[in-house]
Amino acid sequence: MRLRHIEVFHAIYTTGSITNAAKLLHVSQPSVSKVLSHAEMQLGFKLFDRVKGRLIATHEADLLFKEADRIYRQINTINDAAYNIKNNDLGQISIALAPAFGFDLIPQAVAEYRKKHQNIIFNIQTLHNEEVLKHLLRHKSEVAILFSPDSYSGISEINFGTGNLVVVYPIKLLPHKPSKISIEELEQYPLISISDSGPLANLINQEATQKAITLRNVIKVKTYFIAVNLVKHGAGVCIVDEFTAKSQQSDNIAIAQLEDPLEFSIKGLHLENKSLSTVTRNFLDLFKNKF
Amino acid sequence: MRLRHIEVFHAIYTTGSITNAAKLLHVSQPSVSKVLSHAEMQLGFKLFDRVKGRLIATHEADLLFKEADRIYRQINTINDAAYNIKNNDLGQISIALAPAFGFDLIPQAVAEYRKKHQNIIFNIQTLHNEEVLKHLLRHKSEVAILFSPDSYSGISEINFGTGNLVVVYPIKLLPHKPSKISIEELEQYPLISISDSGPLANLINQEATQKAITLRNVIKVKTYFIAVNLVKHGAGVCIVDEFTAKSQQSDNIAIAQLEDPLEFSIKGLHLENKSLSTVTRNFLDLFKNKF
DNA sequence: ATCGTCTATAACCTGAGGTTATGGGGAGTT
DNA sequence: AACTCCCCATAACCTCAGGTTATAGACGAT
Repeated sequence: MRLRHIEVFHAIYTTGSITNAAKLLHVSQPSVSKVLSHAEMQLGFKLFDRVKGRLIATHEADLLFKEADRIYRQINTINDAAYNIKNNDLGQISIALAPAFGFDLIPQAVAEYRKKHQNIIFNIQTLHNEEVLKHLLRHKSEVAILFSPDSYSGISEINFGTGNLVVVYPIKLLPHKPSKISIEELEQYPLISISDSGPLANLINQEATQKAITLRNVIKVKTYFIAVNLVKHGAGVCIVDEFTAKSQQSDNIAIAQLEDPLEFSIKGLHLENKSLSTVTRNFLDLFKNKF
Repeated sequence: MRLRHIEVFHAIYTTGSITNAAKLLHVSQPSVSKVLSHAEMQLGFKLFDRVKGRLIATHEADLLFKEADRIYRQINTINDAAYNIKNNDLGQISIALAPAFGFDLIPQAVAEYRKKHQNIIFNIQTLHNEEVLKHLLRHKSEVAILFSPDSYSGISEINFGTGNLVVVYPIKLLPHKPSKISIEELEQYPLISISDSGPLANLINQEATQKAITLRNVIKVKTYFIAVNLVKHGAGVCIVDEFTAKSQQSDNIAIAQLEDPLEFSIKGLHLENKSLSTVTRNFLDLFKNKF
């Protein structure tokens, strides 16, 4: 039984006549008549009795109708689904991100996107650099947004823009509130360092090594905003990305640029074989425009 | 999205390649390729990315697949259903009948039919003459089997055969166990009559009127086998159809033919506009052969 | 009789979906 | 680098399901 058979059968059964079914389906009456004959021939039994020029459903038709009706409704759902998918009104965007993006950048972009596309579901979670590969390969997220990530084979990169490392310090410590600080100056202050490895930590370490500076790493943290909050409590100074710094501002700390800027990139990673869905691409375009 | 699109999409998605899908569907590879392109064109978005000559499902495809899979399974069920209907292996036979047929005739026929067609469900109930019209018009049963029913317009009749009225009497009352009794003899015995109206009652009343006989109707019952059971307990004699009589036989009663036989017909009634289903017709043919 | 309604049939057209043949790109092997 | 295998896309072609209009027959109602 072809889909057209089911459609036509359903239409005739519900409207009660071939003529009405033809109107409902917006085709000619002979067309419906012929499709019905063909369906009956193929099935091997009559669906309707022709009595006095009218159609009367057979018991076989009654039995089949139950099934046909279910299919008929599902056909409608798939076409609705297809329509919604095409119009970006259905779908899921699942992104993983470094915690730093979770304060302002992503929330702002998500809120903006959802104003336009209310049926899109977001799936957001934070992840650390070392988990990226595993995470993507297991399809836990479609895309991961990170600071200067390593390249992996089989994983594509999207460039969103760049950011700078900044120094966050307690105002008590530097009451003159400098807007620029050289990395050499930091030697004299206790430093809350943002973990041993990771792209941003490497950036700082490289700079220190190159300039033959020894930083006083008194506390090591893995999550950047914790470093800033430690500074708030006077535990020392820290070097973090500007986004984390800005999002955690308060009265007793201040932000200074580095004399010699340390720039990092912001990139999205996703599986090379699995291209991004249209909705996700649209969202990432919006996100990119924030830079 | 046409059914073929769904089938092809489903096959590609599950097998992972156009080539395998073509094998699965028993068509050529270019055919599948073309149907997929057509589906994507009509949908307005890609279902698979062609990366390095291979197909990778898009996120849109993932979303659609959930729906497609449900439809796909449904399509299979309707074709199974159609097959079973054609082979009389699916369906329902709903018959209403006078209680008299419920002892041997119908149970025997049903049991025999069900040996051959185990998936046919029977729906059997008894009904009284006056309810027939209402019953059929409300589609409560497909066919009603009755004694000498009236004709109604819009209702077709099927003739199964004939039966005779017989006299059931307690052996104590007539110890010589006559095998024939005239209706005149019955005047002397208390009679359990089988209701005022109804075809069989009319038959008896007409005979009595014609022969100017007054029967002693001491008990009136509506259900024939109750009359016979009253006879068993010595309450009198009764005139009932031969089928009820035979089915209720016991040691202390006997059956006698009437001197002048009173014959009635056994007919099936069904809606003229709604022809009988093949399964029901088959069953009724089997039933007819019992006479 | 006659009109309106419904179904079936005839004659015809179009395009979805099938075929075979062929070519190109990627991956693995020699 | 060349060879080979696998997979997909394209071209040229065919067929029939499913569409069209025109028409005729059957039935109910006026």
